Amino acid sequence: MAMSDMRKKIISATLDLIVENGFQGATIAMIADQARVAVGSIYLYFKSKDDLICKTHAYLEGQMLASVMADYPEGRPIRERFLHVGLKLVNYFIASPMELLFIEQFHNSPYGVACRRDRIFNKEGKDIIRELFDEGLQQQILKELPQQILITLTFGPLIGICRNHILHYIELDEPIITRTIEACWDAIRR
Amino acid sequence: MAMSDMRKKIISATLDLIVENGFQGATIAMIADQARVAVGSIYLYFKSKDDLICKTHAYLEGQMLASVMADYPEGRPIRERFLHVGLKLVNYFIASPMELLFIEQFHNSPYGVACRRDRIFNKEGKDIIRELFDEGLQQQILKELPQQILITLTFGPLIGICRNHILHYIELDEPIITRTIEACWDAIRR
Amino acid sequence: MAMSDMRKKIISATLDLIVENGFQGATIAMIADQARVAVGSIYLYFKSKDDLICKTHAYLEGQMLASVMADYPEGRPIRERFLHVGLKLVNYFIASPMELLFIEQFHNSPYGVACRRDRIFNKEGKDIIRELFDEGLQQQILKELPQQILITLTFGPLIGICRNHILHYIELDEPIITRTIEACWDAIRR
Amino acid sequence: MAMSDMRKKIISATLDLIVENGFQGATIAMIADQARVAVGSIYLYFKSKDDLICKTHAYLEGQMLASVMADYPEGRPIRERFLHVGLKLVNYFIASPMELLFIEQFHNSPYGVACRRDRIFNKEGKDIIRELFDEGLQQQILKELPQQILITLTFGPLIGICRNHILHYIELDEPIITRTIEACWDAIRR
DNA sequence: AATGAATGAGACTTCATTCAT
DNA sequence: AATGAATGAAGTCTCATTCAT
Repeated sequence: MAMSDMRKKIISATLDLIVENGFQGATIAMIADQARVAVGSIYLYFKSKDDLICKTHAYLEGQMLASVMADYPEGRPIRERFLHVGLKLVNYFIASPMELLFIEQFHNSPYGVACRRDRIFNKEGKDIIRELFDEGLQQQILKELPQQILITLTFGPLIGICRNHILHYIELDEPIITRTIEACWDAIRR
Repeated sequence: MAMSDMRKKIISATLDLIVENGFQGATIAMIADQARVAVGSIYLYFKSKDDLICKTHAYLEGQMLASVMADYPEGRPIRERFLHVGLKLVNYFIASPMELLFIEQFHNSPYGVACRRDRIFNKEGKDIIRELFDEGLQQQILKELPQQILITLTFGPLIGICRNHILHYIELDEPIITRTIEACWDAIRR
Repeated sequence: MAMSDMRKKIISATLDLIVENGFQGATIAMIADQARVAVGSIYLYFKSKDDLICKTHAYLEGQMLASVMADYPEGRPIRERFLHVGLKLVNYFIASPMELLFIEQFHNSPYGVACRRDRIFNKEGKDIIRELFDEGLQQQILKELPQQILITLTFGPLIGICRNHILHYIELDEPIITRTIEACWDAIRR
Repeated sequence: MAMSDMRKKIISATLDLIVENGFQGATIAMIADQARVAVGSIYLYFKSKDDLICKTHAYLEGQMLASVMADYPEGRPIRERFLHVGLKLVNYFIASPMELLFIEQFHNSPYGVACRRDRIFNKEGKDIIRELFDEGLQQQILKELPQQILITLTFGPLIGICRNHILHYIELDEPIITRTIEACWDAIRR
């Protein structure tokens, strides 16, 4: 788990530069430079530039999932649990704008093809989100739509407003966030 | 407006190859090859590769908007107009999967930075969508949320399900599409 | 057959520089420079540096075989035919020292592994040399040794003296060459 | 003279890997790995990769000469002494195929330029071979050809058949070896 | 003496762009 | 207007060498 200092420096530089310049625009030389590491050293930790990008993505997604899943209110009503996850997600991405931009760019590029999934949320043994929606469907609290669509109807817009906030198309604040998450709930609740 | 045959061939090849290989993976040589045009000819119509990509994007977005806005039921109730646009949008992208993938990839890349906006829908002098939401807000039919957020809550998921359909994560059909659009309406209606 | 001017310039530069610096020492940049051609142009004619080296070798061997096989005295006694080929070979390599050094270096390197053979002489449908030795064996003019060994006993030393001459270890002249070829004949004749 | 264990391990690994991969293909990392030694340790014993290769060559040639010169039948007739050396040489290289391939590759590469000589046999204070041929020339047993050519006519083919045997182009056995060495004698005897 | 992580110069190769035809 | 051979800057990756431990 403990990642070497070098790996961290390289991944961090990769994140910054790819968000700013894209996958092709961020060259290995630039990344090495920003990480204050020799070009060759990058290849001690990553097999290739592609590998570096995929590993960076995996790392970021791991961080994000861990953050979102913390303090999950197990046992509470479905709506409450949903609102909790939504809020955590939005707060995480607002606090980590680079991470959001990287992940989105990754999933919409050929790099993301191999591991592309419903944006986020669907690996991890437990997969709390899917359980949540399953339960909601069984209890007839949610609309009868495929799980995948329920996810798209909720987390899609939440990520969307984060991006718009990050790109300064809108300015989010607490009440707007809350009301938007509730609007997402309205979209899927019966 | 009438675009020369050559331009069209080049743009079409660009669309195909960039969707399949990404911006860097699609080379000018490949595009020329697929368009059955000489490499040099591309530079008669486009200043550079970047220009080609941006022009391709502009062209595709124009096509899409024209298609979505056709038969707009001016004068009908807000909900009906909203459902109409949503359905048109989904039908267009399901029929034009490449176009969707290109536009999404474009907006999530540094190419899209210059002209990035709330995904789509916000230029065009008239901008029917904004008018629609404005009206809904005035008549207190819609939730009091910034227009930008209303757009994100509705068109975001609609594009999302199209992509999931195109990538075979889900299988859309008429009733599911209709119900999903209605769910989007539920998200924003008061 | 007619080889483009560019190909010829590149192959010629490759020959010179590899003889002088070895396979690794001769860089593509150096070759392009010496050929007065852009680096990228080399890749229009050769798939890779390896391809360039192999094609250069094939070209040189073709030249050499053509030269050696010219004026072959078909129908004359075996000894005469043998002496003819030997003399042609020695004369060719003395006149083309680079070619000899390249071919030798090639055959003794991993590059030559794929197409390595008894140094030279064994492709080409007809293969006059093998016929010559076959005939000599049948007529009991030659020692009963495997053909391969007969070749090694004769052409090996001939190439050897050429190399020694080229490297200035010895100084060949007409009579010495003739007597050496006759010595080779003595090695294999019964 | 006693070579440290480390030196021996490194030289042995160098031999193996260069025969298999060539001078450029065998990297210091690979050599260190195969020798079960740290990369840095190699530089304690050899100034550079070039130095390592040259020292390896010198070591191998020393081994070979020692082996060939053992039991030299001083005082016996020239022909007998010649046959003795030829047989020793062939037997040594058949038993040490890697050594042969390394030495040949070395002499045909720019590495061998600095210390290149008539293949082998010409340093060593006494130089038994040269004495042998000198004597043969004086006694008019051998053809009147430069010593260098006599060497090329004899040891050239002998090394040649060893290589062909090692590369499986021919299969040598005792009688064929003997007859080939005798054929070499025929080449040079008057 | 021995190690191996770190270095960075330099190699091969690609590809957007040009220009003579 | 159309072509595509030629260009060379710039990118990725390798690997001989160093040096702190």
